[in-house]
Amino acid sequence: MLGGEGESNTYASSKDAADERRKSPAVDVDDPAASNRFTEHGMASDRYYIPSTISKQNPETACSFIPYTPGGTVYTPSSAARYPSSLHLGSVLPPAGFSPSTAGRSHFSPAYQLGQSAGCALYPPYTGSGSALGNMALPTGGPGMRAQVYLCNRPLWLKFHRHQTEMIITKQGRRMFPFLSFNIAGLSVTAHYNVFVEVVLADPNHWRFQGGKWVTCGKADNSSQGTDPGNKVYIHPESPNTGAHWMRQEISFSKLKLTNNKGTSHNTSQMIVLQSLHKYQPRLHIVEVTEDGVEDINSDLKTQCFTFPETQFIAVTAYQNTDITQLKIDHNPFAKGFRDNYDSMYTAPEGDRLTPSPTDSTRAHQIVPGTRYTMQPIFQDQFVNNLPQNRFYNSERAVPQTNSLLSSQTEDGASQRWLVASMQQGGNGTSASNKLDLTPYDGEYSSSLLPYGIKSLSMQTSHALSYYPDSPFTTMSAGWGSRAAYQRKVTHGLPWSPRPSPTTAFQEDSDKVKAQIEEEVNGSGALITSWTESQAAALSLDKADSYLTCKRRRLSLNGPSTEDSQSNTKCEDLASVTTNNSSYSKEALPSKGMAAYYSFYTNP
DNA sequence: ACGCTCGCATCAGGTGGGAAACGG
DNA sequence: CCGTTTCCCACCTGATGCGAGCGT
Repeated sequence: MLGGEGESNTYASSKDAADERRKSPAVDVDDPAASNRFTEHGMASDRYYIPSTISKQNPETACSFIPYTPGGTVYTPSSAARYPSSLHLGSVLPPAGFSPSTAGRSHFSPAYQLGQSAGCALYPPYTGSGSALGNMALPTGGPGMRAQVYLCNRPLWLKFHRHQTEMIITKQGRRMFPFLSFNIAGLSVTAHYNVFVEVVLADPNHWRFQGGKWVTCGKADNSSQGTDPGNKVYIHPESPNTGAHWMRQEISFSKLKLTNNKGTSHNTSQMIVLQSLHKYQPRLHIVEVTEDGVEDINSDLKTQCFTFPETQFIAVTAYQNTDITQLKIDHNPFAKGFRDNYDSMYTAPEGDRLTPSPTDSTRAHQIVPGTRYTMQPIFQDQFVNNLPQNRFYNSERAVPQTNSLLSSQTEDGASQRWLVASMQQGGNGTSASNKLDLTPYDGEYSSSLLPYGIKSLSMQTSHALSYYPDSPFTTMSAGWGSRAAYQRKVTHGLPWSPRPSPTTAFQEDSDKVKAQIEEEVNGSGALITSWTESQAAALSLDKADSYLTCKRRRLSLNGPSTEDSQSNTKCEDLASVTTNNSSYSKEALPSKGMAAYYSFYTNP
């Protein structure tokens, strides 16, 4: 069944006093009562998220709520009761069975699987003025907690999203690419939190790649609507941990694996079970817990959920869209073996490259990773990158119409929502930002006149570092896992002034964390810094520093060693992490991606 | 002598492609 | 029959272990 209402009765029962405290996912505990929270208050608005907390919130936070439009959120079956606006954010947690070992055993009800959107704050990717903070999702957190989440590798996600992201699922599990990587701010530095990702159905349809585009093909299987036992949650292995810890650096979910093997009994903590040819939406959950990892459900405001529509994807067992395949090959280091002319592109002197860019002269300042900005491959890959805008904007091949969102999603409105989101916020955003949002590639590849492109660069920088967190090159953005190990080797000095990336406004650097700590220690309580202020700061810095960002990259190339610049601070400046690893530097060659793309499109 | 750094080799694991197998 | 899934392959990345070299 589609669950919603059917399950609501179960959830409607009042909370059991004995269940006031329940384990967080990370520590696990079966607590059926927890599910009660999901449908305590009937229906919610269809088109707007109006969390109950909004009335208690600072108006500025409340303003972050914008009209909800279809497509960017998880699917809520018509028959399913939408979770009430009054539903506390904490209700997004699965009702039970939440330990890493059992989380997969999905105790989620169908209602939870499909109808949880209302309890989850969905923010369009282009909030505010559509600047660097555009990919920051503001939570509906209460007075004591107002987390801000930033999708670090959003530019990359946007690239995939433009073509309708596909994720391979295998029996043994396949990593996501791009993977989810977040920066978090606004948490209490001393409080403990569990951070986990949940993947839910994005719509009720079964999808098929036909005629070069994704089309719906019947309804999603019932089993995928919540009755299957598959795990839908991946708990960050560092959970639980302090807010300071989570805010210190990027939170990477690079080891999250997707599988279609419901019966898998091993590695359930790393696996999320999905169904092929269904569309899914990852969501980030932040749950305040005790030091033991126990969540205090007395507070409705201690759980927050964040959804980034651009991370939506269709699970497949084999890639359908060649554009997606090429993007994966071009950006995923593990797929380098499939890149065309790899050797010639990466090892040959620029002048000797077999596939020189026809627009090298101009591209040098249109594409940051261009010839003048030899940068680490990892940055390049993750970042705005090497992909020539020509691929999408040359006269021969515009945005692929056969399979892009533009063509495939207009039918259901999904793409419309995605594309017009910024326009809906016209009040906050500038026309420029709207334009950029509507044409991500323009922004990413256009000249320095376009702040978004530069911003993306900075953002990507941070992301790039987090791509393979275990790598020494990931430095401060090192994801979970080897983060601690690597920290031994890095210094904490920042080579430059605060970066123009969202992180600047994100209060994410250590200094600010320290300040926040002091603030809290002093008893001032919640972090006062206004997000809007931060946003404004970021905006002001964006353009001003856009050129500097490129300049820094250049300097990093031949300048003094920047290894010292490596820092634990998340979203470290990309340029500061110049690698001396030849295997990477070869990728920094400007037309690598371009060559690959030209090859791809001109030599079918 | 001890500790540290660096370079190299090895191995585990991740990647997409392609063919074969499967199933409706 | 056709679409989907599974398996194997070659290629690549990244972690790890080991030994050599160097400085204290």
